[in-house]
Amino acid sequence: MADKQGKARGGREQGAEPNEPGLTRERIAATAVVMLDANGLNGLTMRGLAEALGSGVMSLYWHVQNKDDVFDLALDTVLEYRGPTALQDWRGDIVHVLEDWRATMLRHPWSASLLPRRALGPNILVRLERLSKCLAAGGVADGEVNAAIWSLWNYVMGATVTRASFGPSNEDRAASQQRLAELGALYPSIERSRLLLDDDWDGTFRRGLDFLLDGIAPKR
Amino acid sequence: MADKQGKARGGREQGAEPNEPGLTRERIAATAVVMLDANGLNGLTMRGLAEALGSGVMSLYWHVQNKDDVFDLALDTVLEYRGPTALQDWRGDIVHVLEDWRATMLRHPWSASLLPRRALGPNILVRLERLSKCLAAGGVADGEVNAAIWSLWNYVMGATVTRASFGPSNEDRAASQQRLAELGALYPSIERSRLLLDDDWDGTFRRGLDFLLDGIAPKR
DNA sequence: GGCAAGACTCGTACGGTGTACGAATTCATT
DNA sequence: AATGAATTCGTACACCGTACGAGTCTTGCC
Repeated sequence: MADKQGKARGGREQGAEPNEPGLTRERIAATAVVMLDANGLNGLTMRGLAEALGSGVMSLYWHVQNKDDVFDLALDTVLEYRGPTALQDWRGDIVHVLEDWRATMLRHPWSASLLPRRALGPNILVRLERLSKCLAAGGVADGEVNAAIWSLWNYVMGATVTRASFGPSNEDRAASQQRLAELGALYPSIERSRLLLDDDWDGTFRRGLDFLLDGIAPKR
Repeated sequence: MADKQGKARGGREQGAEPNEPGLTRERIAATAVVMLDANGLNGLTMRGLAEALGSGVMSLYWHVQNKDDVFDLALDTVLEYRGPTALQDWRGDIVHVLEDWRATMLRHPWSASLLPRRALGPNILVRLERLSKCLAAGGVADGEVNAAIWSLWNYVMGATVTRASFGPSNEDRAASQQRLAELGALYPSIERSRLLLDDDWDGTFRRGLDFLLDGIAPKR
């Protein structure tokens, strides 16, 4: 049996197969993201991941501590922030940071429900750092910056988690609204306003954000 | 046949054991809540649940569609709202509804991360209905009520989910803050403001809520 | 050359999970 | 006593994360 790969240099690292250039944390993270995007949080299994990477299952554990580690990796991979670094309009910058954050998570809906229960990775900290700078530049008092950051965090997380889990299936919401109607007079107000059918997600997000920023902005 | 002694509750065991009066959805829900409170989201298994109920595992499936159904049941059980029905101060009422909602979820931390990914049960709809009425009473325009409700929902959900998963372990946050310091100049602002050590959760929640309500309140 | 010491891969196995299936039991009526 | 419906539950299956240790490859030193 002849060896299938070039003998001269790295046996597996340089092999004739450009498909499997050896396991790395980066490759694992990237593949995990693909699988999560495709099948959601439950769509990621170590066996599946190994298969997609063309490796044995247990080989993963050399590069990765456990499955949660893979989650952290995928999460931070997805949250990388590339944005303008120039500060100009503090409020506009904040809106931009938060809308980009939300959009990023919605592009990978699993990330929204994952973020709150995992540790804070480097890339999310970059976003928080940037937020902090914007607020300071806007004249928010030192003692208030943290409260402001957390308020914004809360709002973005809630909006995104909700959007990510309710949003996709209009069908479900229609069914819920239908049930509402059937239950007659139990929920008259939200039945009448068709609360569960409202789907201007971006609009309400932006609106509520403005409310929040109005409150946070230094009074004069 | 002996007198039925008013059992009629379908007990297959003689009334000697008051412990296991037969399986019902209510009993399953209550026991599930206990197990979730004790060991978190992963602490609930069908086998464990059956054992706690003194029944066979598969017996559960007569009363329950699947495990997600158990989650829905437990969630709605926990979210029951008992509050004053009298409307007086609309803004105070809203704050009360939301703080009660948050406190309820924090009493059962698993519920916070569960709510966004499950369907809306009757009891959470009761809270939304009440919210809707308060806003209308406060003079919020019809076309704005839905946006206001969702903004408040987003905020409460974000705050509670975050609190429920970050909150318990001050240790982790201290460790994170420590890592921040080690990373030197990468995150100067949030390192200096000790963002990750801030733990006045109730205060920031209330503060941000006021911001939001300021924005929502009808302008004049 | 030989050879030892990491770095890395991976087959097997174990104890756990949710639940499909169908047989067994108990109940309410006759 | 008999019947049919309601309810219980033992067994089995496929799948999961990962502990363990035996393999293989790469590198550096003689």
